Amino acid sequence: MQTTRQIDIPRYLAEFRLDEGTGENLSLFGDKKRGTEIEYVQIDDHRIPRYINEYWTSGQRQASSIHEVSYRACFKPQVPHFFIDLLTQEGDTVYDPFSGRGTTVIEAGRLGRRVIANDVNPLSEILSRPRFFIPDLKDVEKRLEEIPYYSSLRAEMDLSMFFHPDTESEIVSLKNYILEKRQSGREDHVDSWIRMVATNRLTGHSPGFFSVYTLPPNQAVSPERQIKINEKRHQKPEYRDTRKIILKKSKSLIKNLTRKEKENLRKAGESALFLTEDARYTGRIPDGSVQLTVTSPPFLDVVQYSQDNWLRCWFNSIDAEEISKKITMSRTVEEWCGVMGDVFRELFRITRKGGWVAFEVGEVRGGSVKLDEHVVPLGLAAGFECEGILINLQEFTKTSNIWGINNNTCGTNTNRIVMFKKL
DNA sequence: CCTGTGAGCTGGGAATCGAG
DNA sequence: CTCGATTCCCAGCTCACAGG
Repeated sequence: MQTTRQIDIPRYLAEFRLDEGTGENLSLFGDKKRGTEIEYVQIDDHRIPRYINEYWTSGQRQASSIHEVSYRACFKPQVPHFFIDLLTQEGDTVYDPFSGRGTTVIEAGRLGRRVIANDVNPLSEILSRPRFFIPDLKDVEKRLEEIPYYSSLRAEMDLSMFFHPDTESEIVSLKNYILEKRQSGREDHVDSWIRMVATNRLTGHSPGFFSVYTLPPNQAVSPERQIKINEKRHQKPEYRDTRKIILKKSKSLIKNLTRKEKENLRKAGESALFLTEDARYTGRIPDGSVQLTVTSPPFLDVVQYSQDNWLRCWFNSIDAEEISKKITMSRTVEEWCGVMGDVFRELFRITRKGGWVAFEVGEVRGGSVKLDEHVVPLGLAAGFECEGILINLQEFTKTSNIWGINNNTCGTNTNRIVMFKKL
């Protein structure tokens, strides 16, 4: 494998060069001092360039406030932003087949693109869709006052390790209200917004959440674990005013959205397609309709998404067990490639001529599995051209010491994005 | 003995932002 | 500037066991 510097970069990737040019891309991404390094990987009879630099760092993580909902394993908004900006124009359609909390489509909508989102877990739409229709805070406040609260209500399972009884009754009242509105078809944007915010305020480790101190909201805590945490910290759940918390978070979510961005989001939301399908079979998406796909699939079987979201699923009356049966969890790389090969065939069908796929994978199993190299042949087999692999190298400042994990030893320490083009 | 598999186990703190 | 709230900060690790 040879390594060269600053040569032979395709024009459309020119912005990745950090020693030249100006504009938003350069100010937002990349380390100018580091410079872009290029190496070539031989995959079958293809010589694929890898562009290596620090395109986005922890210091650059600040993005639009509208993204700030917690969800396990989602990429920074700067990742889709970069590709949307570079490879699409206003009005183009941007798609994410593994949409999760909706980072790609929200960012695309904010930037005036049309969007299609898919995720097998219905929680994804619940968290994404409401953020296309930004409500007036006064309406949120008014609605919160109108929702009936019954102090005697309790969850059907024991949640006393997380919530004060009065908080729990508020949560269950809200859960019941939303379910009833939804089932009767009378749910509006304000209801959906409140549900989205509440889903994100269930547990966390600050007073801005409904629960007693748990772990941060992107980490699942089981009731049994929470009992131990409570013992260790000598804590018991205090009352939390759910209405106040929902209103406060609502305010913070929309705090730096401009009028234009709200308008863009609304327009994108109105024409948006939200699917809850297996990413291999998305027949409702027309042939050749997508200009750009930015996505990050599940990496093998490392994260148990439905289990991770057990409480959020409960709050939204979703059967987490049912979902977990539908989620494809590939244990081996071969099995994973089989599934993703089909996903790529579907992506090829829906991608417009001249359109792109930016397919992000991280390293798993201590870097022993280089998923990016496995992805290249899958895209090629589906009919795409592989235009290169972008590697975001980052000195992570990870702070999780839960298992004695040190920075840059475990977890995902690089973003590896494989770029495909449909000629 | 080596490798793959699946069940079971693990639980805080540093960095950053922004309100005051 | 200070201080408190908040943050896509672990896509994990270990070990027993089966089968080659």
